[in-house]
Amino acid sequence: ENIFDRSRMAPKTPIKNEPIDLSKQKGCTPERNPITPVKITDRPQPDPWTPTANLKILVSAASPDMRDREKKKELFRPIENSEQSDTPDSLQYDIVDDSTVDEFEKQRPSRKQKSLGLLCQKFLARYPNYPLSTEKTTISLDEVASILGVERRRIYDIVNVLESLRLVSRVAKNQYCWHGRHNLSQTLKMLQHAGELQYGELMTSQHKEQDLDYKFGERKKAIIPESQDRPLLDFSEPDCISASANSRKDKSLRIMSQKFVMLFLVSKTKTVTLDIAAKILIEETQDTVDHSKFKSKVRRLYDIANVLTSLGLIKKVHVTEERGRKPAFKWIGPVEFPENTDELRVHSPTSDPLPETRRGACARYRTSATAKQRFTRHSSFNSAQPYVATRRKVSSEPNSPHQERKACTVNSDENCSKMINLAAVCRQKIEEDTGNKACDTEKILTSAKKSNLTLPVSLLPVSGDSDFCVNPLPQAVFPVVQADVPSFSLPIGISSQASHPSLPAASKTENGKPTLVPNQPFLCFPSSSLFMLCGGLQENNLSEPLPAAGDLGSRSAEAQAATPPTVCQKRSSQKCSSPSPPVGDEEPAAKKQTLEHSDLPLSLVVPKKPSESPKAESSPGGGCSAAVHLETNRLDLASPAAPETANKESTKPLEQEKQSQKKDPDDQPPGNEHISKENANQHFQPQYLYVQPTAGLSSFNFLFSANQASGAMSLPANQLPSLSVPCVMVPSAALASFPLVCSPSFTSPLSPVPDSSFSAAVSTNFSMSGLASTTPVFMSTSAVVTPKVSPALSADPQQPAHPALHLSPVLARSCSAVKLDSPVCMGHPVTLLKLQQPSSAPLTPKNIRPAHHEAFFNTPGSLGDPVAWKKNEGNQTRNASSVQRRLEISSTSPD
DNA sequence: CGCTCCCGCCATGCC
DNA sequence: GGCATGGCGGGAGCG
Repeated sequence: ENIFDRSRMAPKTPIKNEPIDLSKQKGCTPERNPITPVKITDRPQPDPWTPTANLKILVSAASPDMRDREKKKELFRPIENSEQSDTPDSLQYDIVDDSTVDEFEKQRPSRKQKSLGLLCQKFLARYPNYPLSTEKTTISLDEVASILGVERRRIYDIVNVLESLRLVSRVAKNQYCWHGRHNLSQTLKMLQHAGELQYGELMTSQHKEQDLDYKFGERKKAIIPESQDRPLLDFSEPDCISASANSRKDKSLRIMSQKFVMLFLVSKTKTVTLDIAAKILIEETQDTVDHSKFKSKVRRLYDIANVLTSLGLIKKVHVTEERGRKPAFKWIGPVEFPENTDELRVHSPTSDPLPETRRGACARYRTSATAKQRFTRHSSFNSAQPYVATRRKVSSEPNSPHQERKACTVNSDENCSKMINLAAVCRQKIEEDTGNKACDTEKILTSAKKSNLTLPVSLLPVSGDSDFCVNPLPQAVFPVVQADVPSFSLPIGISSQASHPSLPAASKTENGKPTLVPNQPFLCFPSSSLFMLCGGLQENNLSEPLPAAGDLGSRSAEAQAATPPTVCQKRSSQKCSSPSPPVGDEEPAAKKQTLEHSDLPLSLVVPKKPSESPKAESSPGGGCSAAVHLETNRLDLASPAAPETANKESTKPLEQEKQSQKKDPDDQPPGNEHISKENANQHFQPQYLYVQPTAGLSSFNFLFSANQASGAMSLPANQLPSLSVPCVMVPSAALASFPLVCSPSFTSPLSPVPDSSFSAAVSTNFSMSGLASTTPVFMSTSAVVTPKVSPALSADPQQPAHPALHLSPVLARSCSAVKLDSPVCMGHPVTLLKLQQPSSAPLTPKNIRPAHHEAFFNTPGSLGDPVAWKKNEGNQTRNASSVQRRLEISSTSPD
């Protein structure tokens, strides 16, 4: 080629193309012959050249200066070349050149100098860590590659990793935008959450190190394979990038990078060995990890690790195990991420590097800001706090959010892990459901996304605050979430695979106003969506309580419909639905117990009956999931149109259905999740996600706030015990009149607690007084515990030994009452949550056993129309439509 | 000898 | 067909 070139070119002009050579030439001997050595560099030193040359070479090799020079040249060859090109200098190919070349080669040899890590450092050195927001630095791959003297391929390796952390984002072909580390903490936070969801269990469980391997291996099998690798977080070009970019198959390096980082963030020791990471990252057939695949993965991990090392996020270490010393990396980057960021972000969009303009992006996260918030929230959840909306503070809770959070982060491993587990479980359920059942949910979920849904859990932030989510996309809400989520969500089913997926989420949006309806026991808050965690009992929840209320509720809801959004959730929905029924509480409780005991699986939604479910519209097979029903119900409620039918049907005795469902539970449970539909969203602002507990798990149910986010929660089966659950939020106003809603945590004693028990179990500490004000109240319950749990509980920061939450007795009662029936009085949905705990380790499905569930809220008489409720309950008319919610919280603990 | 990981072939997907 | 990306694994450097 060279020759050819030469011929073309003026005979002695050096060729521009070959920078390297030229540079060398230049440096060394300016005047040599024109002949371009061109590839000399590459060539192995062909000839011995002259003795002199050799000498020179040796000398140069010996001399550091020379080397440096050479290096520099190498680095800047391109540039030089370009410059030189002009100069006709010459090529020298003389000995000298050659010699120089040789030198280079020799010196060069060091691979180290060419290492990706070093290259990355050079790359990073070119850009400020914290660029001014105003300045937009664009990176041209070609340019950088030439400047750094490497092939573009290498730049891709670096950029892909940086992109996974959002230090850069792709803007266009060959163009990347440098963001610096402004987003790093957020990204890490997100990854941490995601990691917790996905890997939390593993890590935590393993704490002890190597267990991972085992556990991991074990689990993996069980675990659902990760859903493909979608990027956990898809930061991909937010802006509009050509779809093409996205379309490409997922960039594994990017994904791997995120996962790898997640492992660190989730790991207690902050140290991850390569082999473990590789195993974990090998999704698919984990079992049969084939060696070659494993090796390949490790190679990739080295690439990533080199970049991360350059970023100062990790460092290489070695861990010694029985088997010997293993290479590992230790996280030396930030461990905690300030919340502020989120908020900041929220407010300042600009900061957000990745504005996701794209739909896709949007979907994924509503906005980064949102996401952030969500995360935050989640964290709070984890901590067991009520999800107090960050913004709204509810206050009174003993646990301040902050504290909680801290706890989460700090202590959190446990909590987080728990949460993670929950999430995982949920996810699994969902997936299962979706997969298996696909049905209802899908229907419900209009969006195609639903498929992805599974992951509701995913990071998505919940839009708790009305602010953010105020208007949830009607449809979008859920779907969106899902969409996003999916990505996140982890495939991993954590522990309990068996678990039932539960996740129904229904979200509705209300207008955001919290309306209180007169009687309602609970309110949904305003626009803001809430997340609720409920312990879903496997069985319980539904079972007892709520009977029919749903119908009523729904109806009422409808009636009210317009105004206040009413949301009811499934189980509770039943209750909820019947707003009026203040009464029944007691009975319900009893029922519950019975029911619970009965083993019913949790079905979230009652309504399943196929025939019955009117909702059918929305939900096809009633059977699918109760959750679905719920949603549907809601939807119905919410949406004027839909309506009632569903409700009515739903009304049917849920219990029975539930039971039936429950029985199946394991299987079906998963299906439960349902997402509220889009429709619902619109009208109903509030959206909730309800998650059914999986059987295996202690059952927890979650309600997520509607709009988008569904947080994902996972419970580790085993660990669950400690989780604390947030409770319901109530609008302040409502509260005033009401009794409160609380979610107490219960211990999950096996025996279900009747109301009384309930009270006993849970004492509510809330003082109502404060509530009166408009502000919404939050009650959180704390934990859920497995019976055994106690220790766990203790562990939890928030939860003290005692049952943490105590509501005033009165409240408690009310709660209990509510739970069953009361739900929504005014049409507002009420949510109840139950938490059950499985005593045993949740992980296994086995655990699923029907737990007891206890109490929840009964509606206090004070609540709305008790009567109605009772009736409903009594009738058992629960409508499917409304969602019933209960919270049962079992826990012993804490305050 | 085994850990690292550079290097670049080649597939993929868009234009 | 060309180009941008990036998966992938051979095999070499290094300790």
